[in-house]
Amino acid sequence: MLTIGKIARATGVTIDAVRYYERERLLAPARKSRAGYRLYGADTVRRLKFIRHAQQCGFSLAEIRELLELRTRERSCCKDVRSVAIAKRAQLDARIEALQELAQALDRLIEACDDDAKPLDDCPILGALEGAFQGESRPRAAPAANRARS
Amino acid sequence: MLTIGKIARATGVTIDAVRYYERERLLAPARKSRAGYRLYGADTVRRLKFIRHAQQCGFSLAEIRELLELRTRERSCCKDVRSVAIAKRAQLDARIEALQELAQALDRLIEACDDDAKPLDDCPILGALEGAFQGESRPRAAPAANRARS
DNA sequence: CTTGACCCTGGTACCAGCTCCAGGGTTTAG
DNA sequence: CTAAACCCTGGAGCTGGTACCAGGGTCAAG
Repeated sequence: MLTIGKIARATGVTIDAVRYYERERLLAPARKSRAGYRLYGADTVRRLKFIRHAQQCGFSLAEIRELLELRTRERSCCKDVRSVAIAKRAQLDARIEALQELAQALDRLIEACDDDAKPLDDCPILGALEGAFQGESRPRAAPAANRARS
Repeated sequence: MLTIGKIARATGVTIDAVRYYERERLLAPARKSRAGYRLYGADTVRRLKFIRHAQQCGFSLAEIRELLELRTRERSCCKDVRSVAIAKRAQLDARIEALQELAQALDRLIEACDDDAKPLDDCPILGALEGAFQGESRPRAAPAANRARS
């Protein structure tokens, strides 16, 4: 039986985070000692490691909760887990692609600015950022201004 | 002279965001009409477009403020701007690489789970997430538990 | 003159994922 | 016995970038 401090050190999660996970229903409410101290067993160590690893794999706490619930649901099988992972994988790909586009846009800007110490007025980077330039995608889907005139 | 609603529509930024940028010193305090209405000129339109484009390039508002300050500082030159862009580019690369590692880790998990509807107890994904697995990097740099015993 | 669109300020709420604090009680080492 | 180290609850604060609200003033059209 581990107290919260010990399980925290054992799993590399802070004490506050453990309590937070309990509040957020990623951990079942812990058994308590007479004094009200939380007591944990090996199962919670495993669960916390699961959470940590899944976070490192890019899952949000909400997604992790979903995985954990899948695990305790009778009727679900491995395939369900797999499909969650695949969906996450696709999300990740989209995110990577978006970042790569950003990187390319930045590259174009950097390239345009061959480093011969121009005055700022001629800086092609600032100029490009100022005017409408290559991308100009995402017109922000009908800004709707404010709550006014909706 | 544009009122805030007009400049918002002209630049694709919400009214609230324009006011927020003013508070956060990305825009100089606007000139006001007798009634206290903010009035903007073409320079602010350009500045807002700059902000929007820079955001699309992955710059945070703090970084954008830095760029804008560079621009109004006498002694700075194009090279300074360029080096900010290059630093951002490097950051972006690191982020992309990290995500690609995640994607690979997920791929390994998905691959391990060849979809023949195993019961959950045998699910290799859940198993891998639970135990110490391939990566196990980043032991979270001395967790320090809580403020206690520091 | 009235309606409705627009603007103001100052404040609160939201997202995630914690972190930290006050003000207590408990356990353990010396 | 005492002091340090640990634990509790409940709540606030943080990050970034807004969104939204109340309660008011202003402006233009009909």
